[in-house]
Amino acid sequence: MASHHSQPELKKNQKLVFDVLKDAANPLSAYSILDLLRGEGFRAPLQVYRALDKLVEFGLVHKLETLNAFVACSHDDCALSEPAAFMICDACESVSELGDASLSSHLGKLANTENFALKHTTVELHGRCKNCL
Amino acid sequence: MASHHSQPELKKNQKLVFDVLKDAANPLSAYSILDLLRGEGFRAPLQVYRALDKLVEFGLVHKLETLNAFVACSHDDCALSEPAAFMICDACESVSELGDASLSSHLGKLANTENFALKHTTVELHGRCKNCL
DNA sequence: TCAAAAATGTTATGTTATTACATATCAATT
DNA sequence: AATTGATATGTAATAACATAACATTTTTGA
Repeated sequence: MASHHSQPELKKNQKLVFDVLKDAANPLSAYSILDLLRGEGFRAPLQVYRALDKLVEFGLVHKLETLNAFVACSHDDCALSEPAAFMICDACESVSELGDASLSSHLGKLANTENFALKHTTVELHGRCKNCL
Repeated sequence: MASHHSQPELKKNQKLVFDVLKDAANPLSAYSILDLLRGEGFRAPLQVYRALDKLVEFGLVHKLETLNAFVACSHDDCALSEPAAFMICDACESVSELGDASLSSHLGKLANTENFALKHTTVELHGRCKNCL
């Protein structure tokens, strides 16, 4: 039976990767995920990268470009409105995902000004979180 | 003799790498730079990465995190005020560097709101430039 | 000149990601 | 149930990006 939600049911490997990311306190690299899933039969990086590609496409997982690592989406569903920004603590590696509409709008206007057809935005803020000052 | 400018004189390898980036139409990967400088005696990636580290520190070069590539700063000097954003055309790979003060200010406020001590921002916008629509 | 610091050279290795190709699973139709 | 086509998975090899460790040279400044 098909889900009544907007997301398709996850396949076996997608589910395994997603669950690892959901349980993680911090972002994980693809190779960390691979190691965590060796017990489930994972043998090769591609098994992880293929699952990640789909999860990112579904908006369930985001890639942090400045860390080469991945996090589960902290919202119910980011498929429609991509997150505005990530704040990444360089001390504890915690990440918070921000959905700031006015930032998104600002970036959209900036692109319009330059006649740039905006497809995707990457905003990553590094520093110290309130617990690590 | 020391320079009267805020930047130190560039060392031999730094100058070679910087000049390659200045002349490039598009961002270059470290390994592309290495290949372009083999004729000047470069043999190993570290020669490039070490020069890039310094050039980035001086604000003369920026790393594009979403491309794993580097560009020469399009301003005279970004050492003091880091660039607000990069617009990257996925078709022609052209990059334009934007110094949008209100964006920087917006990001600063966002961090303040969360009691986050902001150190560095990465903003990269992907899409199609006006010439590639 | 001398010592400390910075820059460079070189080899090896570590880390991240993709190509290429084979096989399996699933869903829709005949 | 068999056929087909699309999607997902398995596996090996390799490409692409980046750093560790150590030796040597150059630069800087006391």
